[in-house]
Amino acid sequence: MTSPRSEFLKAATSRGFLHQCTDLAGLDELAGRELVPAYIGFDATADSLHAGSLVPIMLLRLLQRSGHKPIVLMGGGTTKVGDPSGKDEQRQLLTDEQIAGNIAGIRRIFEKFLTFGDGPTDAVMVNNADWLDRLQYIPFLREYGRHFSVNRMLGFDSVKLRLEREQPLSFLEFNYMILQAYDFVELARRQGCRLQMGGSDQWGNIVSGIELAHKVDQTQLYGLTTPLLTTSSGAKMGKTASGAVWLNAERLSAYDYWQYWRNTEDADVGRFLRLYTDLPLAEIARLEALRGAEINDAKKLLANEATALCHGAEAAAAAAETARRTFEEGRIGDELPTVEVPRAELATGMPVYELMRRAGLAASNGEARRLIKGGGARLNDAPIVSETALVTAADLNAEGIVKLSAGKKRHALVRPV
RNA sequence: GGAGGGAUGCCCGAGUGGCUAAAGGGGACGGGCUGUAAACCCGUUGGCUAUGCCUACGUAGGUUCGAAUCCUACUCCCUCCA
Repeated sequence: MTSPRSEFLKAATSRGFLHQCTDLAGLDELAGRELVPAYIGFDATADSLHAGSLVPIMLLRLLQRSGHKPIVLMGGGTTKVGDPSGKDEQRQLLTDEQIAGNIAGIRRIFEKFLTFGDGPTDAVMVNNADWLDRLQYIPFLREYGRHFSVNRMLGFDSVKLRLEREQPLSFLEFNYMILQAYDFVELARRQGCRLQMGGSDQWGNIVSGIELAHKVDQTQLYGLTTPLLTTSSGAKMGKTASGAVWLNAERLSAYDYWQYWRNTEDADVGRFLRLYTDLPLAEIARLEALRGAEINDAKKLLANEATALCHGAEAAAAAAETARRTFEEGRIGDELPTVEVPRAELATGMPVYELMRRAGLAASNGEARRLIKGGGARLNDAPIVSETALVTAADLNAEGIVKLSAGKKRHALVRPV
């Protein structure tokens, strides 16, 4: 088809969100004509989302900015079943209380990215437990189950891959697809939802929902998927050394979040700016054309923008300032992780490895010692030579604190109390 | 129900009585080169109150001076047959 004309699809396409669409022309026509309520589903398996979910989140944001209505579907019901996509192992089952807590945590994240309310383009959050919990087995099977062909379901990647790898797939998980399909039907009925979006691994589930709605309600729904992102060197998005790149400050500080984006590979800067910031495309084109060390400016902007969206402009500025002082001036930034140590313990002298462990720079004393032995540990920017060196009150700097470093990027402050 | 195969460190995977905290690879971390990038090269990669001690090869016992390796039972997975 020719390039999209609706504002939403134009932006989604040019910013790199579009992977597949069930009917691009039809959806373009619809989005150009009327306000489209669209949803993305999120599992409630943790009390936060991580950077891997950021593409769908930003897509909902883009949808809202384009004048449509985002629906955030929390999988309070489906989380009890477990999505088999992309996993070899059955997910551990959560209790209702855990799920409710997780949904509350996730809502706080969405409130940063979307405007919620009662207006026509205000975002709403719904929970599929509201309808799934009440389903009656036999009536559901008779009304909806008869529309699903097991033969076809076996062919969907989520199921097929698991079977091909000879991994077990329980009947419970096998039902996930059916429930997600039914979600779409329910949202179409309840919210007038016309479009489901999601990662490319959701394609089969999305198509199932569209087909089901067509069969039971004769409605025309649309589906759209986003590409599965990896970094240019092939790593999965949203993972770092210390684990996932969480979107809430309790699990990952704004400073570490800022650093995650600051360390983007050169080759990814343009792509990430388009996906993870609201910057105009023209400016992004200019930024990604920067070469050599200059592209660091683009990375800082990416980090600032992405952090501001997730943690607020103030936190982003503080993180940027700490990074500037720490890396560009070799000084100490306020936002560096800090551990407090009783003065009494310092008075007698404490092994550096012990302090490094407490500061989170090493997972165990042994790891800290290896780090020292390998020449990667520094105390107040001076290399630590002895594995058993002690830190005492004499090591406090003018500001009364001690700076510990593991490698060039990971720093922590020790503050006596 | 029957016959066979398998379970090893974060992951994959070698190892069939001592030289094994356990090859190799991946990942991760550190060093070098740089630009807080990638690629590449080098090193490290169970824990501890640390020239020693403890824990570890699905689980529980046993044989042995000594077991990831042999024996017994159990659990789980896979393949084939019924």
